[in-house]
Amino acid sequence: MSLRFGILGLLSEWEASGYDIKKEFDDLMSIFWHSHLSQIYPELNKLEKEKLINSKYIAQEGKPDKKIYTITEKGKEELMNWLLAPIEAPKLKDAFLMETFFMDNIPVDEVLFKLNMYKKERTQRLEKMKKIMSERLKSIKERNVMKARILMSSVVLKRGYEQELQYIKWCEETIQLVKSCSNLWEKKEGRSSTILPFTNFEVIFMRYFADILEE
Amino acid sequence: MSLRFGILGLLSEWEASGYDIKKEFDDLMSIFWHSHLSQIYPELNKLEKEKLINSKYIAQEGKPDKKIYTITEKGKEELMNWLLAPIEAPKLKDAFLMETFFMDNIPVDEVLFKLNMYKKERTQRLEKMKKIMSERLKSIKERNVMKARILMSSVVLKRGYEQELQYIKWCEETIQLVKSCSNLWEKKEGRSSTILPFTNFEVIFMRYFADILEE
DNA sequence: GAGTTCATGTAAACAGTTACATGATTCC
DNA sequence: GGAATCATGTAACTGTTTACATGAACTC
Repeated sequence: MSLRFGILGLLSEWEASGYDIKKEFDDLMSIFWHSHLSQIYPELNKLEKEKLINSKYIAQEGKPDKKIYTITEKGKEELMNWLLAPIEAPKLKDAFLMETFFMDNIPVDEVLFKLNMYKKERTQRLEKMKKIMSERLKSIKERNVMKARILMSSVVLKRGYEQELQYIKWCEETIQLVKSCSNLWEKKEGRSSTILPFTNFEVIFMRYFADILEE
Repeated sequence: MSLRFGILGLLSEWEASGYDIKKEFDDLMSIFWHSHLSQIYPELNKLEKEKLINSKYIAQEGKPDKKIYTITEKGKEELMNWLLAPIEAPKLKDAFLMETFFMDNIPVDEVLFKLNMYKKERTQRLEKMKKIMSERLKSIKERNVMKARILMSSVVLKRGYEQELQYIKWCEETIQLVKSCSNLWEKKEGRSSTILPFTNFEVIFMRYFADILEE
């Protein structure tokens, strides 16, 4: 149900076309959501039928016509009700963590390769966010204004930034741990996995989990 | 597509019923995935039709019969191919961050209330993970064994733990920032939001973003 | 007697992705 | 000439959630 509120939220600040909305989703909002044009356009039509938004056609030079949407009072109410409703339990989905969970099934070299690739992927996301953040800060300073909307979008950006930074750090630490435990992947005839006394790993393992264990 | 691999991954280690699988999803795997029984049962039937898993009925005393599934060689191959395939771009969805992004639309008291509620929610998740982690560590020590599977599930658990910890810290820091900027929510007749010179916020804002800005 | 756990499912609705369709303009 | 950007959509498929259905046993 969040897509409709993502659209209503955007239109509560600016008027925009479906194409503009998609760009916002791909840019700043990519920290917490993503969507396809083929989902956005039907949703906009649905919202208009429900009288939560209005549309008008704008002719452009050298570009196709645009269908610009604006939020209605009913739409603003709908958005407010959503924002004032009790919080929902977070529903996490992270396909890479699921993969990682089962990586005892592939050779340790492949595990290390995958962790490295994922670290790169997350580093790219971090770089993108750095760029967005510095651009925004520059614009805030230049225009010398502060609004609640700017504040809230900035705190979300910070959360996204932190998340990438910490995921990268986790990749690095996990790569080190897997490297130092790589003999667990050795296959001895018939046995699908090596079982070794824990004592061999105690120091390394306990160091990796030090922050969880202290208390 | 990840549900099928979550199931295959679990069955690569133990045999289990749909009900058992659901419990695993709600327990350790809740860090990265969640699913309903009404999705798991049809998926199991699909996997059996594709000969990736086999089933047998087990009679139990005082409890209903169980349909126990085991993975086939073809199933193991399918799992391996997934694990060896190139990584996919992470597709993040975080409804709470989306809400936060648009919270300039509700009174600042409500913003603080929501951030506090969410902090509580995440704290509960953290406590649950602490419990799981300490139980697992106890069991590892007692049985005195280490396997690649135990290692990989532990690193995923650590990631989940870190994520909760950092989300809670973000909630706390954001609550403080919003409190010190609460006058941005003041409504003056007609105006939907207050616009103030940035200079008033420079110190607070820059302190909050210090870690991003240093470089 | 009511609620929870165990156990397996179906049906309908909703959400999300991929493929297809069209067509102009701008950039290399 | 080909690729990318601008612009709006439909159709088919896949994935996910909610509601419905059944029934035994155990706990408070």
